[in-house]
Amino acid sequence: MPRAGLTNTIVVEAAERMIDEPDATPLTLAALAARLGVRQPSLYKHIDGMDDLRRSIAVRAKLELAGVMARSAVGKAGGAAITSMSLSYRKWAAAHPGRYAATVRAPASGDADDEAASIEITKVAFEIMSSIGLQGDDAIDAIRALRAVLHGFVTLEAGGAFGLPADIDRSFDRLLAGLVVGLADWATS
Amino acid sequence: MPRAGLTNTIVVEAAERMIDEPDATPLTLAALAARLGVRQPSLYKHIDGMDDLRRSIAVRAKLELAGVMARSAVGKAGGAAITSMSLSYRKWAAAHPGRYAATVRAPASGDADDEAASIEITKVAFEIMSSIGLQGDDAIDAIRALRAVLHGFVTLEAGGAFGLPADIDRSFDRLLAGLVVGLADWATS
DNA sequence: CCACTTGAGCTATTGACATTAGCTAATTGG
DNA sequence: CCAATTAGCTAATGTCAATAGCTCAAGTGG
Repeated sequence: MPRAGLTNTIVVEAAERMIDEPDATPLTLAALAARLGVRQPSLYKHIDGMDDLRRSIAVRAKLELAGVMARSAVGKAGGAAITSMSLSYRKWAAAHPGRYAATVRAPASGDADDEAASIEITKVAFEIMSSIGLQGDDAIDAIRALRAVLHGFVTLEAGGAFGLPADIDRSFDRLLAGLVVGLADWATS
Repeated sequence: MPRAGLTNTIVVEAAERMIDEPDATPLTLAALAARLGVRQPSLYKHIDGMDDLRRSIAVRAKLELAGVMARSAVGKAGGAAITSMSLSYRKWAAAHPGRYAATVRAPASGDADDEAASIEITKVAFEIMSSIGLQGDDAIDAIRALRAVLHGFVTLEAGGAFGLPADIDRSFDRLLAGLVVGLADWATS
């Protein structure tokens, strides 16, 4: 029995790669084990079952998305920050469909790490909103609007719901432009 | 063996009720059969397996959502139509989470009924957009924007992603108001 | 360098679920 | 009232997650 040399990180990252593949089938431990050259029950030495695996993927994905958002807004403020962040958000989601879907999963109540990762995303959004002068409940409304727009667009795009023959990039750019104007307007009222 | 008297419609409707329950567990034929007082394999006399059941639910849900949207816009035009339709959309989605999720599933290519049901929703949206003077590619962009906003908001709300303590209704109303203004502005440029 | 401990990976098993095959009896139509 | 249909059944197969218990590979202390 030569050892495969797995670790928690190796297993989780392999799962991430699987769910991000273009024509990914639903994630199964059987398929994951096969890919790692190991029998299915052996995975339990490194993860605590399917739920734990999904949770790990979600926490990591949330932190990564928050990082992508934050980096895209470095040195920018106001509408430019929102635009740049939105473009990065959509790009990352398109490149990592499986992980993106995981970012939407609400944390189990009491799961501190998952909750912290979720808040990380909100924090980045808050900072961007404050750079256009929105605070308090106004900022919350704006963040919800921004998330709804981005999540909705990205999800529908990934699901193939935009069947009509028209340029999707253009639709996104126009939506984004409208959103930026709307939020800016919002800040001055 | 007294007969249970099932039909395709009875089975599908029971499944719809199950997935719309507040704390619905994932749909299984086992649970569905139990609820109908029948053994699991008996369901195959009325449906063609799990995929067929899901497809039926999706087609019916799309048609119902299209109807809800259309009825809410009767006798209205422009911003009022968009607002009314959006409120109904959100309300229906909240009341029927399982069916709503089914409306997003893209049709299998070549499935005429499912494709027709999907287009039904788009058609209603097109008519509303034309009532504010948007046509062609502009209308497509506007429809995508509207769907993204509504779908994103509704999905995040259902998923419990709006954890912050602020009134969700208010956030939706403001987002909607901004959207209406944005689209109207769009129509005149 | 060797005994010892640890634990990675294995086989075997159970239980949930979808699906298919084939039987039986309730229903229906002539 | 008989014959054809078919709703619902039991039995069996295959996939997958999960648990129990074994074994040997790999490090560690002496």
